[in-house]
Parts: sequence; C-alpha cells; structure tokens
Amino acid sequence: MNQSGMRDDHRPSPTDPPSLAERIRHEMDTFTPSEKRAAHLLLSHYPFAGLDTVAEFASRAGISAPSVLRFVTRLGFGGFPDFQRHLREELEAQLLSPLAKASPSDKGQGAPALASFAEAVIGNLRATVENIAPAEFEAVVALLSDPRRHIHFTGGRFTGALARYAESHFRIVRSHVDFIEGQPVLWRDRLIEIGRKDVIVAFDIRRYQEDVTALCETAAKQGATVVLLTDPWLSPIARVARHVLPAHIVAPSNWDSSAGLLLLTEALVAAVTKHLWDTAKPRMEAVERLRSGRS
Amino acid sequence: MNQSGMRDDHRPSPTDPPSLAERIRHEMDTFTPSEKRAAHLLLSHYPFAGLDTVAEFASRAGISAPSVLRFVTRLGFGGFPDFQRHLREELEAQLLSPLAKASPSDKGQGAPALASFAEAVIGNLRATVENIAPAEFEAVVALLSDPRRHIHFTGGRFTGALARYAESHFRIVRSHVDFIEGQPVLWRDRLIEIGRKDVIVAFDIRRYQEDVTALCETAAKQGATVVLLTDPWLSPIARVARHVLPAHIVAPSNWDSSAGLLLLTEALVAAVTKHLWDTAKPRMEAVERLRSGRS
DNA sequence: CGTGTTCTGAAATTTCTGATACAGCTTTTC
DNA sequence: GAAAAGCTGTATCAGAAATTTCAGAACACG
Repeated sequence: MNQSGMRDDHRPSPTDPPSLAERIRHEMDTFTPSEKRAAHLLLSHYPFAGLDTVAEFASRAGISAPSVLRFVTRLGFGGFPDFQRHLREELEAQLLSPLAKASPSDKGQGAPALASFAEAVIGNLRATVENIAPAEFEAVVALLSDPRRHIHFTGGRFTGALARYAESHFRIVRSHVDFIEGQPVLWRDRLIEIGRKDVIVAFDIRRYQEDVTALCETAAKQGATVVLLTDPWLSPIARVARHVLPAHIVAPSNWDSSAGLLLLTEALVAAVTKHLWDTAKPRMEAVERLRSGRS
Repeated sequence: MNQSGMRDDHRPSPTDPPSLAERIRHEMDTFTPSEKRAAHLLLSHYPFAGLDTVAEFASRAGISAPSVLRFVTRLGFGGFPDFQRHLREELEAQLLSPLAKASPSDKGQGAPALASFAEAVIGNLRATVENIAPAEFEAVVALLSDPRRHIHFTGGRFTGALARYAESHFRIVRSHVDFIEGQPVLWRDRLIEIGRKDVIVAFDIRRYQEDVTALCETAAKQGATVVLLTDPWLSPIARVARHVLPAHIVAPSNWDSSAGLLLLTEALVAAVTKHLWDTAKPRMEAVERLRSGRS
C-alpha cells in the first residue's frame, strides 16, 4: 500500500455527479428542433454517438455540422473536443468503478468493511491476471530460472517489503540472489559489479521513488536486464525495463493495495521453483536440515 | 504474410467477441519494445487510453507518435481512426450486453500457471474472510487505533516481510510503531521495556519459527497484548495471543501463499487509518511534505 | 569488433476535422 | 399579412491531427 497522500478527495461526493444525459433530458424542451435531433441521437446511443466526429454525428442525426457545434456550445462546453473529453471521462469513471457506488458510507463495521475490501482486492487480482501477457510472464520466469544470471531485488518505501519477500524465497530456490537496500548510499559498491549478467527485479508503484528509478537506470545503462513490477500507470522505470508486469492497486482505502504485486511474486516463485525443481529440491532440503539441526 | 490491412476483425461475428485486448496479450512477445510500451498503456487503461489522440497516447506511453502508428498498423488497422472506431464499437457492444463480460475467465493455454494460481489465491482470500470473526477483526482495529499503545511488528523468515510492510504503513498513520528484527540477539534490549502498554503483532505460518514464538511468549508474560496473524493450523503463539486472525495459505505451489495475510494487513491498515483519520491525515501530509522537499 | 538489419524519433507533409461567416428559410409577432 | 427574429445549412477557413519520410541509434550476428 503505497501512500497516496490526499486520497480523501476520492470519496464519493455527497451529490452524485449529474450525468450529462440527465441534464440533456431535463433541458430537452428548451432545445431548438435541430438540437433536439442531436439530443435524441446522443441519448439513444449514449454516450458513444458523441465520440464520433462532428460530421458523422451530424449525418447520423440528420442535421448539419454547425448545428452540432451549436448544440455542444449550448450545453456549456468550450468546443467539440471538450465535449468528447467529458463523455470519455464520464464513461471511464462509470465503467471503472462498479464498486465505488456499491460501497455504502458504513461507519467501520467489522465484517462488511473486511468483506468489501476483500472483494475489491479480488477484483484487482482478476484484473491483474487479465492484463498480464502470458508471454511476458513466461519470459520473466525463464529469465529468473537462468542459473547464470544474478538476481537483485529492490523496491520503494512500501514495496521494499515485497522485494524482501521475493528475495527470501528465491534465495532458497537458487543461488546468486540478493536484496538491494533502499538507501542510495548502500548501492554504490554493489552497482559497480552489476553488468550484462545481472537482473534487477524492481517493485515500484505510484509515488514512484526517485532513488529506485536511478538505481534501475544506472543498472540498465551498464547492461543489466530490468524487470519491473508496478501499477497500471507504469513507473518511470518502465522506460528502461525489459519486462513489465503491471498490477491493479486501487482499493477502498487511503492506501493502495499491493495484493496484485504479491500475487505476481508468488506466481513467479512457484513457476521458477517448478522450472528449477531438480536443483531447487536439494537446496530446499539442505536448508531444512540446517534449520532443524540448529537448535 | 502478416496482417492484410483490413481483416474480418472489423466485423466481429456474433459468436466470438475476440477482444482486441486479448489478441494484444497473446501477441505481446512479438512486439518491439516500443510496441510493448504502447500495448501496456492500452491494456492498463483499456480501452480509454486508445481514445485519445495519437500525440497524447504517445506521450503517455513514453514513445513517439510514429511508433504508435506502427503499433496500430501492426494490429491490422488501416490507421489510427480505424483503430479508434474499433475500440468504440467494441466498447459499445460490451457495454450493451452485460453478459458478454461475464465469462472471459478461461482462455486455455495462455497462462494457465498464472491464471490458476490466481484462482487459488482468490479462493484463499474468500475463505479467509469467511473465517474471520467480525468482532475479532474489530477488536484488533480498536487495539491498533489506541494512541496510548505501542505497536511492535514481527515475523518469521518469510512473513517478516509482511511485518515490515505493516510497519511501514502504520508508522505513518500513528506514532509508537516499530519493527522487531528476527535475530533473537537483537531483541534482548527491546524486550526489557515491553509491558502492559505494548502490543505485539506477530506474523507466523507453518514451519513456525521458535524464536518468534519465544519472543511472543516472553512479551505476553510481561503483560503485553499479542495479536497473531497465522494459518488455519495456528502457530503455537496462539496460546499466548489475545487475538488470532487466521488466513488460508495453500496454493498450487511448493510454497505457501501469504496473500491472505496481506489482505488482513491491508484491511487493518485501511480500517485504522479511517479510525484515526483526524490525526492520521496531518501525519500523512507531513510525511508527504518531507518527501517532496527532500530532493 | 565491424557490418548489416531493425528499430526509433524528429521533422516535413498531407489529410481531415472543427469552427465561422453569411445567406436563405422558417417561425413568430403585431 | 408584413416585418422581425431566430434557426439552419452551404461554403470556406484555420488549425490540429494523422501519416510519411528519412536519418540516426540500437541491436544482433558473424
């Protein structure tokens, strides 16, 4: 959960955003005949008809282009592009937050809060899986399964914990695995010996951290392969990353959810373990012996 | 032999709605780096990102306009307007038939590993939520929202990362929060000053770690309140814990999944943040100021 | 370590869209 | 029933957007 500062403005406003369609319906009787034609077309195929060009819209409505322009101006928009932008935003907001309006303003009742939070997280996981290219995932698995590569995990303030989680598993499955601390001072010596044989796996979600970006850019410049786990808005690290695995992170909270990133991490661990099973199994057994023999 | 300009995909047959997104996902590995950037942007904000102008799309994807054009041409469209029209029609068709979205779940050979793993994890999350007593969850929220308490997070080899994750969030929301390292040597001095006012939040799943258990037992003996996040088989810490939140952890992997623990952690963070909002908000803002002013 | 191929972006070019001015037509009003 | 007011469409323009060109850069290959 990355801090997103002022997320309280994200809460549903007391007065729900009045759909443009609603307003048009309400003002219908004040329109001129041509405007009514435009309004009817728009409402009958709301809002897609409005996403066409002016010419197309005019033609479908049976009026002229200038009439369409006058129509949107009358609705208070600065121009046709302005009008279209509004339609897109409205559509996007409505389509992407099916759960936003479903959540009542309950005052912290235990089970409902937990249950609805869980549903949102589950939605994130589904969306995350949907948006991952199978080939991309497979490519990362292959990369992390290459015993000649050296793997370095790193992350930001919050995602650093995920990097640690990944590292603690991979460390057992294979060799040449380590974790790079967040402090830039601590990189310097590490960075020197990073080159073509190295893989940097970076975790970074919004409020992207400059030092993590700097680390990856330098590493990439030196020939290292960068794998990025991030949010759908893509950390700037994506510019230098060979592979990008985006996860959905928006949750009904003042914080973002890292569950999708964890899912990807665990899936990678599972896949690589399976891939390297012949060598991983003895390693895991050895670790087990060391632990039990220790006390 | 590749795309022949205008394929029949322009007129989708009623039987299969092959979302463009799906096709992109499957062809992802055949894309050039720039095309991958474009694809990632489009998929992450599907399909709205594609409804912008070429320039805007290019800018958001971090590539040049020609690369965007090459991308859509490569997908088989006659040009950007053609591409946009396709997106609009697909969106309209999907939105007008609510059942179309209902079953895009299995796409077979693509990423069975990732998809089935995700389904297993989702099942874990559901089971976890159902088995949590609302009152227990609420009690923990109340405990962690008490500003007079001192909160200490700790965990085992793998779960230690989750404890860190929790700590990094709670540290911002409230004061008197810290993380206790796994090394028993490092406890000694800390343990001295732990008493009735303290809360230990321990993460521990099977292959329960003796040192974590020892820490909690000692702390409990000194009057501290112990909260335990564990698996359904219950870590031995449960004997001294005031509150226990079990999470399902079994996944199709050689490793256990911590997703359920993360879910509980994030839900706790969300609930406590909401609970302490009046004091948490200024803290979050202050942290934000410090971060932005740092560079 | 060159060499050929592919990929990429800056800039020029072309296309097309949104916007405007103006004249004809319709409706309203006295 | 005539004049005024308002509405609408044609023709045209300005500007923005998509597209193409081309040269440099990155990359893979031998």
